[in-house]
Amino acid sequence: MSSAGKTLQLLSYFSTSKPEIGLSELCRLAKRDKATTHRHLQALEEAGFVEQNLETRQYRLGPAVLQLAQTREITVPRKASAQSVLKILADATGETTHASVLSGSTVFSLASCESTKHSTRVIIDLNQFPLHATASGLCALAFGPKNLTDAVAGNLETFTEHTITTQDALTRAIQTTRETGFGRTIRSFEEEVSSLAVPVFDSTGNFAGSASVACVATRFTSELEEKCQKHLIDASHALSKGWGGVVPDQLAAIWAQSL
Amino acid sequence: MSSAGKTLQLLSYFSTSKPEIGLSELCRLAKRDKATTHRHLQALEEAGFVEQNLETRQYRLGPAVLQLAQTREITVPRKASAQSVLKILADATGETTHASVLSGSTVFSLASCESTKHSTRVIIDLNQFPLHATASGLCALAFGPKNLTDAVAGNLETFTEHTITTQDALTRAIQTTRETGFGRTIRSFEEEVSSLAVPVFDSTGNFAGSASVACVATRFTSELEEKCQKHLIDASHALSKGWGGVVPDQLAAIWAQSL
DNA sequence: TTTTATCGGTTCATATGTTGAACCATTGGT
DNA sequence: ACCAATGGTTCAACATATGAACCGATAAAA
Repeated sequence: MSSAGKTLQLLSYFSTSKPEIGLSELCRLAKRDKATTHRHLQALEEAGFVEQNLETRQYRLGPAVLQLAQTREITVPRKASAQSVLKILADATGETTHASVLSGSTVFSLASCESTKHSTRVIIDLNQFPLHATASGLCALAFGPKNLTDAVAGNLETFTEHTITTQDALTRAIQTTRETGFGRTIRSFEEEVSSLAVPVFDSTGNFAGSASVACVATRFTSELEEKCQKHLIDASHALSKGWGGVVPDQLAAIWAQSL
Repeated sequence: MSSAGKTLQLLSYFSTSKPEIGLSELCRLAKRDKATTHRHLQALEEAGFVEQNLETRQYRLGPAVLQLAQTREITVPRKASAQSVLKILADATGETTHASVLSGSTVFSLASCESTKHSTRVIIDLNQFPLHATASGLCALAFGPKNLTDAVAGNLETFTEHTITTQDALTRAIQTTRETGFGRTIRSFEEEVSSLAVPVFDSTGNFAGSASVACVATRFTSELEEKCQKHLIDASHALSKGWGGVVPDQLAAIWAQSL
């Protein structure tokens, strides 16, 4: 990986649950040298991507990211239109909902919305979604560009005992996703979470991302699953419309049959 | 500059007015080699900071910046970033400084900082700022959303004998604020206080709040006013940056002229 | 008080990763 | 058919990133 790539990677360690990170800790997280990491952080700081809490000397994300996000959202407005759809989906299902976008061969988190119906909820605090272990990832593999399968090949990290770990099982899961129109994972990424996802399409007519419902696994009955499916179909249509695309007729027909 | 720094710099060429840039054009903008720039772009793409429009082959900002912005927004509240700026402003002017944010049609107090220079100080103990009677309020009216004027109409409470009480006088004050770039109130909210305020802008490019200096009225000479103006301009830039925005060029030009 | 173990940050010889002129392949206009 | 753009790639030369060892400070433990 290039020096620039390593530098950028440091940013991915910042999250809502870990907003400030010290030099030593970041070295451990990134498994890198202290001197190197420090230089990388300085480059990031100079560009405004991180800033230092002068009291604790810890680093946190800087203001530059806000400007870039603004430009991105104006250029490719997806988050804003996703938000309202996720809200509706969360209200209808009573579970946490989520939208992700595919960029290159990575599925990035875009936005999520928690339902207030239950006191136990799924909290999504994740930047990138493993293709083989999440419902959104399966949608990407099933409906996205073909070269995505290369990106997962021989890289099937095990998260739980239900995670897909063989190329063969993955191929079958992708096939099922294509046949049903739903990405479906049962406790495959986190032990307590079962998810259902649908693909979203943009103005090029291609797969652009996914909408998903992440259910507390013990609540995921067949009744709930059916309810999620019904509303996910609506969400896919709504999001695709918001992103300038439409759901392919073929897929719409598959969904229509399943209900 | 480090390789990582150069890579990060590329991101700064993307803007609302230039959301998509091709390789050659970016080379010209950054005055860099084509091979190098291409490698840098690949590093950025891998990390999701840019993505390629597959039709035009041009590059645009990627989804990763949205997540970082979200994390930053959640974890770095505006108050924290305002505090240090207010401290600097208070030290430079020797008077009490204050930051406020606009939410809906109300100007809320965000944070304040007292200077230790004088033993008589202005103590700001206020949750909401009357739009027509405070310097921060005038900034909101002058630079904020247009519907704010409705919120004050027919609601011009009198605080002192200098308070603006007629719609006509208010319109003139707002006009003056727009023309000078400074909200200015002399003993209009409290008998002993004169204030000067500047607008602050956020990542949406809109008015987000104000920074102000509240001076003990008897100390508010033209020399002090000039000093306050000078440092308020810096504060506006600093706060806007911390909140992910920038001061509009037009306003910056007005300030530049007045000095 | 000394010892130990953190922390953030810096130095410098080593060698690794970066650089850019020259190259190719496509596209679109004349 | 030609020219001038575009995006993208190659490889020798060399600039720049690297990391073990270091420093000073702080804080808890002996």
